[in-house]
Amino acid sequence: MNLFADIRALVIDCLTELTEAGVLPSGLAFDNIAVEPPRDASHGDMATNAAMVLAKPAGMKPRDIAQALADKLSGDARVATVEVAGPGFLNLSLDATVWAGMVKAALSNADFGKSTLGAGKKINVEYVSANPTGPLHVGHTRGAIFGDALASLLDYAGFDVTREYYINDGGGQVDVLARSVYLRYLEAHGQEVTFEDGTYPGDYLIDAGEALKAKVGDAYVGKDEDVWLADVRSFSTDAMMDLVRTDLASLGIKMDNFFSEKSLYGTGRIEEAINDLKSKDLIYWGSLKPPKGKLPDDWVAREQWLFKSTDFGDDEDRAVQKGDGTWTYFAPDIAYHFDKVSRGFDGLVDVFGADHTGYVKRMKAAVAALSNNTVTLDIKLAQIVRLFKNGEEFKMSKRAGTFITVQDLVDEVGKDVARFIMLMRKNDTPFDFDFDKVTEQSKDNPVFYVQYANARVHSVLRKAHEAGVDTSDLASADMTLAAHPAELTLAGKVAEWPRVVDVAARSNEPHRVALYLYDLASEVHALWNRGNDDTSLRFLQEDNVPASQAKIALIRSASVVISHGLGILGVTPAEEMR
RNA sequence: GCACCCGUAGCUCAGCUGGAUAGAGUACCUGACUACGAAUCAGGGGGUCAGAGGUUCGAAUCCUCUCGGGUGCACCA
Repeated sequence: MNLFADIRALVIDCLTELTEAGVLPSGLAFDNIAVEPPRDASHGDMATNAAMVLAKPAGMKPRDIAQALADKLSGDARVATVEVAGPGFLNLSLDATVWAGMVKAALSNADFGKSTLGAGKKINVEYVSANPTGPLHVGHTRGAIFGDALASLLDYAGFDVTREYYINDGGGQVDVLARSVYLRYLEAHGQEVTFEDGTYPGDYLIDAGEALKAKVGDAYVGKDEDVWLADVRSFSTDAMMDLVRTDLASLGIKMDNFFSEKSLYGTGRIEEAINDLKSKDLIYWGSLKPPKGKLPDDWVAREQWLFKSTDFGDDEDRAVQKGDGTWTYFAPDIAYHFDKVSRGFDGLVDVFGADHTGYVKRMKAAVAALSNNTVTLDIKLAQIVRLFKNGEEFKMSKRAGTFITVQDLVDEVGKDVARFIMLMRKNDTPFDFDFDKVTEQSKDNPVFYVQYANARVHSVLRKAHEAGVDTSDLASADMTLAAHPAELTLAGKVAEWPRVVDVAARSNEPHRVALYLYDLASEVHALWNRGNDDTSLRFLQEDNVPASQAKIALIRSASVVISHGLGILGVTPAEEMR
């Protein structure tokens, strides 16, 4: 169904025939041959670099190869014309029936664009994984939205995807959370409290304090920490995870699995993972060199258990156990990824915040070691989003209480806008998010641009219905009645969809889908406006039902693709904009 | 000091993993609503792709170095 892949296969077939005929020397590698949409429309529908790639290894002039290939290619029914251009490009234009076939495929096949790339392979996408110490704030949204769209994309590309959230409930900060909730609990009992020792003063814990009171009454009032800490900790993390789940839901995110870090402790699972590495001779007792540059004041040389991550491309070996004998944070991370590997995933994706850049190498090293290089781990970094309000950068601070929550964001701009804007950009480029512009709900919103294109198509469908034009079987329309160059341009854009899915999924880059949808919408709008000047390009042709059906089939195929694409991005494909 | 990410139009960002004359949006200028929805379209100006070398038929893209910005750098999660 991917036209570009089909034509590439055709090119390879022709080259193989040329090799068999002795025109080309045998043993040439065809891997680097590409068939792509040309940048310039005057260069036809597709271009291939085959002749230039093969010229050197074949010891021939590129244009000679190009000519021989051109002669072969022109024998195929799908190929209308072939031109040798520039240094040896082959520019192909395809027969109009090819485009008609793609339009019909989009209309009649609900799986148009779905790929077999994944072949049912199991992929685990871990994202968000924010500490369960409060509601999600805007800093989390980019990774959350990115990870979710990536998961959908991979699913669309034929992978068996699991969406997963790693709950960091094993470390010291959940103790801080528990103490903070305890203070709110005392407050609920009428006591004056002050938030010291780094405890969280945010209002969002008031409810948790009240809830704790409702649950245990005054049982913990005036008691020592060892009496209540464990219980309050689990009570608090549960409460925070409820908030997180609500926040995720408001962004349209539903996880398949929540994995608790705490579940790794005291169950032998960390030991199991570390022993696996030990058995591979990758854990040793030693000491690390002091960090270069400015030395921390309290640095002391120390012997500890180290993971030989330098064997897998890391810069330093990494400690798995602290000086006091307890595990470092890295140890449960290893165990967690060991668990993922054990669950039989063929590939893992971790979506990290930009502040975790430093852990990429060691995590990859760990997965490579644990899986004997059989499982790939791709780590995508969600870069910083700088917020602008009233023309000035808006700095968030938990302490000053000036942080914008996911809930604030969704209330202001809505889920669809938040998602689309974030997904327009590549995940690893920092970008500026102007709150005011997006809040205007007007021009500066690419989301509306895409949705509007879809709405316009549905408007035509409604008009067609009023005019008595049967649109129930558009796939059978006679597409020769919609073969104006401007119309074929749109058909060509629709035909690119499967390729976009393929490329985006291969590189784990859902933003390509968003950008493509914008382009596709642009073509829809352009063709629409052409109808203002040239009535023969209007979708509803008076007293000509077959022509109307063909033209409607064309734009309907575009809207079908828009729906699929927005579905992947988690954005609602509105049918009306009123 | 080391590692990773980044540097493309005034601004915000793409650039299909090495392809042809580097593109959108925004802003500025000009034009198109008696109209299938103008939240739209058509056109114009705007660039040393941070800089310098290198690899080759061909570089914004790959390699090296320099400059500039971000993030992270024993024991914290």
